[in-house]
Amino acid sequence: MNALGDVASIKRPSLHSELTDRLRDMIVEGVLTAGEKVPERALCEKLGVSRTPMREALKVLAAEGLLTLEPNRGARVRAITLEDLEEVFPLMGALEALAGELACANISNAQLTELKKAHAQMMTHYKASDMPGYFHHNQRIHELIMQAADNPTLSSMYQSLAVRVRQARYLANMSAERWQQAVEEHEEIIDALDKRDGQLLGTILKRHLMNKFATVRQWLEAQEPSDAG
Amino acid sequence: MNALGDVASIKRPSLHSELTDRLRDMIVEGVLTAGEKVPERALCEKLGVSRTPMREALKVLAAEGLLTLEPNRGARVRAITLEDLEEVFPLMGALEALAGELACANISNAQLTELKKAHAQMMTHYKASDMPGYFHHNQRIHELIMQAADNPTLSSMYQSLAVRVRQARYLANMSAERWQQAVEEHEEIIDALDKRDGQLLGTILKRHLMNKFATVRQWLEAQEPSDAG
DNA sequence: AATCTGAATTTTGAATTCATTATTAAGTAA
DNA sequence: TTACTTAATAATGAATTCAAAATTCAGATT
Repeated sequence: MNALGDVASIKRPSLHSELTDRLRDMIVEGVLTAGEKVPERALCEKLGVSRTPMREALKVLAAEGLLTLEPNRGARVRAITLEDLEEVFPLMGALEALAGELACANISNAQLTELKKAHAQMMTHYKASDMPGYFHHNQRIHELIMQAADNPTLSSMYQSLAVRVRQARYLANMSAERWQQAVEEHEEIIDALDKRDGQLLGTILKRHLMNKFATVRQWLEAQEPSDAG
Repeated sequence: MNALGDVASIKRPSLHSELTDRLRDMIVEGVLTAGEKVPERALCEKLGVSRTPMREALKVLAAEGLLTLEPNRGARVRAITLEDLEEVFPLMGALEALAGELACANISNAQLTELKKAHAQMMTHYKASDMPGYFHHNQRIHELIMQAADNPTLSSMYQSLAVRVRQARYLANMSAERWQQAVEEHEEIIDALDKRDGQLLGTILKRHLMNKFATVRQWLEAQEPSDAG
């Protein structure tokens, strides 16, 4: 027995897991743009690692759906298409609805208080027409709901979907009307949580997301005008 | 332009992807049992590959949640606990419900016919008290619904969850009463599909799965009697 | 000039090698 | 005998090396 207390062990995440996170960020942030080929060696040099951990990371990201691997032809950043969004949004809706139900069943008063605080802060940014600030607290609210749902598997699945559409979500600017609608939906969300009405919250969250989808869809259709030949 | 028609290109899947599938099967089939350490080198020798592709496969399976990686301590087959099931089943329920809704919206007459055929075959095995045969067609029905939903992302997410609980699902034997109940639920499923009532089908599928969960839970609780200290 | 062929280069796939960390075993002291 | 220390062994993490496939580029032919 030594004299040290319960000291936190030195966490040294393996190189490949750090790389995975790093690359995921690079994709989400658009450093690696959609459709672009990922040159292994160049990336390795830039990040100062060898190809072994790099390739491990690429495999994982491909499994997550962020990359596609073409045998003997390397990795490519998966471009988000309208079809992808049509697959992903209903799924996210189902997961958010479930999160809402579980959150209502499990949420503590402290967590609810925190949620209300985040909501109030978000409203401040809304009134100041500060879109980035609004987005930040918006995201935090949804994270808190997911946290209250207390289901790590659900959370990580949701996260992996969210990553895939994040770019599109941020790039698609909301109209004033849409923004107001979103805010109203958020007030409904808080109300439902207050009442611990899981069914209701689930329905609202699903609708909330589908409205977001409509916005993103419009934006995407404007971006890539009809590939139909 | 050459004289050859649209010949299918020779597909040569990379070693690591074959390995990933192979290892996944080994875990599902119980060749690698839960909680067991995965000795890299021994596995490599047994399968005749080097450590590089093996490690890539392990990373992917860890990302899927089938393995846990302990830094510098290798991989371990993730043991299914009651807590895991309590996380996974509601999730699967939400995904199946969504699949049901989408299937009702998209299913073709041909697909519906095939589903009814599978249902009839399943019933034959039920009446013959042939549990493996029943299971086989049961699984096929759920696959056909997922297929009719026509959402690859949903399908692959569902699959990765199903893999994690497959062992438990098969090992947990149904009582005669539970079996009869399951069969009745399946008739409701076909009815709902026939009516293209997505809401109803979603509800039934969710309930169906939660009943399955109750069976599995009983079995698991019998297996690992109270770890509470 | 344009297209096709084939060699040179580059890039990816996989095995091997080296370094570091964990585990085991042996030896010593209490 | 038991517990602790330290050396030996084995396993994992990561870089390097080798092999195979794809791409590029130069030259030849029409």
